[in-house]
Amino acid sequence: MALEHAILVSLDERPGTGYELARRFDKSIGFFWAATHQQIYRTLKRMDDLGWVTAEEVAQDGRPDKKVYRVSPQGRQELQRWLEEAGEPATIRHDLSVKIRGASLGDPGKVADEVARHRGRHAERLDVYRAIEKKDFPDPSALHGRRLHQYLVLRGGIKAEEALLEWCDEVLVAMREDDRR
Amino acid sequence: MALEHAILVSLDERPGTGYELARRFDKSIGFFWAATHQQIYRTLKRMDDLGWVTAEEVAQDGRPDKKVYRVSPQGRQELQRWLEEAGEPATIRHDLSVKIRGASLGDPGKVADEVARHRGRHAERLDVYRAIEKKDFPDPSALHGRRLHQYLVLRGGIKAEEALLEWCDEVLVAMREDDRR
DNA sequence: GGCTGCTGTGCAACTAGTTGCATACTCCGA
DNA sequence: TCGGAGTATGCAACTAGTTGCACAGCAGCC
Repeated sequence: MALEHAILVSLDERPGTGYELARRFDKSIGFFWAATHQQIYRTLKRMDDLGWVTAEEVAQDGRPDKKVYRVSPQGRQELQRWLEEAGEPATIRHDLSVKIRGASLGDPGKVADEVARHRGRHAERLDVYRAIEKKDFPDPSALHGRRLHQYLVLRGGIKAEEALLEWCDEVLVAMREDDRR
Repeated sequence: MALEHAILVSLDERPGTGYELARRFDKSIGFFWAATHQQIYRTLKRMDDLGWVTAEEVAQDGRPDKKVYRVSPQGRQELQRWLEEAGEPATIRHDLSVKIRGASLGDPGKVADEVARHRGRHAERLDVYRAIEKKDFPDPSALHGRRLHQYLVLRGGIKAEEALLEWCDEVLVAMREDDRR
């Protein structure tokens, strides 16, 4: 149930509308927790019912009316409860690994092409992360509190993408060589 | 829809019962594609309806009767189609990253404890993978085809766990120091 | 006026994952 | 005989993710 908590974290930093949240989940938060606008609205409704957020109708000029959500004291409480709750790493379901595992049941060369495509995507994403790191965190040793935490999450993304890149390279080399025998 | 394909890969290697598959998904395949027995039976039923597998009732001595599933020619075809289909890396939903991102809204020390717990789990898993690597693949350069593919999937697991360990260490060091100021 | 794009809010249908529950057969040990 | 464990097969209810669809307000442009 971490979407609720991801929403609480985001709203606590900055109150906003469902639409804004969807935008945030398309970008920054979306790097480590993805969510669609349909999901977000559904979840906001449930959170409102639970009293974790408050909703305020706001009329706008030149734009449609909007509903601004804020974290309630109860929501803050729930977030703190969750932060202290012991969790476990999630189980893995990795498409590409299934394809590599079954490559000999099809054309291994085609699977290698797929690995190369994924590698391209991961390389792109790593570039994005590194650009953000450089632009937003030029001096990591000067970071504290929330900014430090932000940086550390980004570091996780970078490390994950680096590992995937290395793996893809290892797979490509091995499969190309195997294909040559 | 990769559970169907993971099941096809597994059954193609070795026909088996729903129960056996559940055992395999608890162990070997489960490292890169997890599935419960409820899910597996539900999915097998659907695959049977689609004609991707055939089911043969087998009476046993000293055990209950069982239903052995095999990949059908259609199933083989579907698997090959899927192997050639272009896919994309899955979107990420990483609990621990949300917790780290929101650590300052609770007790960062408690979140650091959570990171340490996760680190422990990842270290355990890395040990398991390394033991398998050593025992099952003592000479990787001698591997071909299916065995090579198996090894490469394992390598992916190892690299992922290594990256997560390094990241957890980086997070723990940074948060402990931040906590000291 | 109509279309497009941006802002803004949803409902609906379906699938996949999770958890609980259940039944049956067989063997073995207390 | 009964209970527990292992083998074997499911159904059910609920939640979370995915995709499609829809409507509304407003501004700008052809």
